[in-house]
Amino acid sequence: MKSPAELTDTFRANGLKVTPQRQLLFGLMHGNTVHPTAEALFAEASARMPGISLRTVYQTLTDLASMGELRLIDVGTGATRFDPNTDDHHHVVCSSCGEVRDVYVAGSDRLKVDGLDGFQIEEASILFSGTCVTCASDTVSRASARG
Amino acid sequence: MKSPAELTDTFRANGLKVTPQRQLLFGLMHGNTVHPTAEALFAEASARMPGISLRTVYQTLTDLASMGELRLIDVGTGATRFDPNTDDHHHVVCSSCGEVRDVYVAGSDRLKVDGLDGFQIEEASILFSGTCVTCASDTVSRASARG
DNA sequence: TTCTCAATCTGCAAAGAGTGCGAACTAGCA
DNA sequence: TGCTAGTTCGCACTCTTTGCAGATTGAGAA
Ligand SMILES: [Mn+2]
Ligand SMILES: [Mn+2]
Ligand SMILES: [Zn+2]
Ligand SMILES: [Zn+2]
Repeated sequence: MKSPAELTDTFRANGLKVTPQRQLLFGLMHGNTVHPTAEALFAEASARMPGISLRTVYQTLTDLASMGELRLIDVGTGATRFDPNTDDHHHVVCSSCGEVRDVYVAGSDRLKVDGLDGFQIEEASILFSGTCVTCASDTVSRASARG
Repeated sequence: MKSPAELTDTFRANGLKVTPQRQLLFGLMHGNTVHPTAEALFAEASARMPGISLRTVYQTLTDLASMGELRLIDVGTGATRFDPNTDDHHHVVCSSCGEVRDVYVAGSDRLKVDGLDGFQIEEASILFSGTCVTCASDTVSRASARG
């Protein structure tokens, strides 16, 4: 995703207005690596700008996505995650707490794939799922406490 | 997924009853390769057994899934897909019509993956998306019609 | 600076996909 | 044939996201 300053120019250049709400969200998303949900961003945004609406958060986020500045990610935890990292990358999600992290995969060009005949492929995404360090140690703690 | 006859035994052996609703769903899912949604199955089931409830379809499907007989798949089209194919396989979804097909991938063990440190991985799924033959030719047809 | 109006924001209703609950029903065993 | 634990069904409700419309405002024009 471009920087807030660059986005400001891009928006104006496209006849879109640069509102305080948008600027706030530009800032909250820039460099954000946690893959937040709309609700999570709404909570952060509300802290800095009481009164901002969840509707506007969704609006701005989907606008940025359709401009190619954000990626919408579905890791199967219910709500869509928003990602300012537009590199070619994949994800890993903790099935316990829902944490999402970036995963870079090399060598996927050498995979032997069977079943794509007839399809004109646009993209391939790999989703890893498992338990993050925090949740793994929590489990250990509870086990110790019990036994 | 086991055959309807085998499932009947398995269910009884586990103290679960074999109802007409369950038998119908065993039959509808056995060998089913379309990755249907609960609503789609409900429609098929209703045709054969008027009065069956969507609630029961969901119930039976999730029961089968927790017994490991069915896989729940999220291809990002909104509703969960149900898959009786428990082989280790992946999927491709048509971004236009939502059709889902099986994809077998070999060589994934040789991928170079970076970013999984700390995670205890339980599974990795690859989702391809693109345009299926039907939707591709539809697009061509419309283009021709226009000029 | 003030004017003007398209673009934006907000609140609320509503849609899509499931899930929790409890009353009525029934498969399977004695 | 009866009993009862397991099921089914309908309905209310949650969660996530979108549609709508009236009130508000950014930013170029004058
Ligand atoms: Mn990412
Ligand atoms: Mn499949
Ligand atoms: Zn975790
Ligand atoms: Zn298609």
